[in-house]
Amino acid sequence: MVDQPLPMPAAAEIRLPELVKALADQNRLKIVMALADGEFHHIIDLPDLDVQKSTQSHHLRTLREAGFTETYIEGRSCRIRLRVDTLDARFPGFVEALTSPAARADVLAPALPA
Amino acid sequence: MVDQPLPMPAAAEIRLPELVKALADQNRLKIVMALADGEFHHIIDLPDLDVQKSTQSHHLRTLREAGFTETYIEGRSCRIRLRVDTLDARFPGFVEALTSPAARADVLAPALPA
DNA sequence: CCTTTAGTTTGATGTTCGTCAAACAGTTTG
DNA sequence: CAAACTGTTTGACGAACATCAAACTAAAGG
Repeated sequence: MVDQPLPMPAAAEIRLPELVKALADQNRLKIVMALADGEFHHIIDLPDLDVQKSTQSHHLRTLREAGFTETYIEGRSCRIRLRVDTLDARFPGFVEALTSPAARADVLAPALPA
Repeated sequence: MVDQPLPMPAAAEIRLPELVKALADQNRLKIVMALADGEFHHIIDLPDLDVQKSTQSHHLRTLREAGFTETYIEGRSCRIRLRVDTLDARFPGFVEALTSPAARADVLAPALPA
């Protein structure tokens, strides 16, 4: 049987102030970029944030409660994805702009250079 | 003679993390919505934020230093506008999505209802 | 069972940040 | 010059928040 998603706001309950507050952290911004493709990801595969797992858990909860992500428990692991369609319907163009090449490059840039 | 703009980052120096951090405040989000048309506004005409003038000055500085706004001193007043073209060139679609009708409605909504 | 594994929750800590009040700076007007 | 006006800066305070460590929950494996 398929699991229930963890608690998250319905489409109509998603608020822009909460979304931008959730983005106001480098690590959460990196997570969003990593989820930009809209596909499910195992959280173990997310980029290394160099924080304790309790902190990462906190960030993932913040993103979920803001409405960015959808999380399913699968055994003792999790699947997570960006709610691309929901977010685009609620705030057209927002996620697209946020995960555009220019945006991704800017957020991930400091980590890449040699 | 025309005044110099107050210090602000050049287009290439504008960073997405700084932009979203600047948005992570209800009052600054309201200011951005009020400037959505891209035209110059006198700061005296901005929506009432119910904060002291020193606080408003702080918010305007935060927006300017993040790269959102351009400010010119004019006598003992100021003209300010969103750097729409610069921002759109740097992060295509971001400002448009941020100031879309859905976004404006969501940010301004709690203030409007009877 | 016991252990390991994956993630969450709780409590504590230090920092960031929004806010105000007061002092300050520059402009306009009397 | 003096007074009024518009906005900035500084310093202090409290709330919000990112972080960690430790305890906890639940699922797999031996």
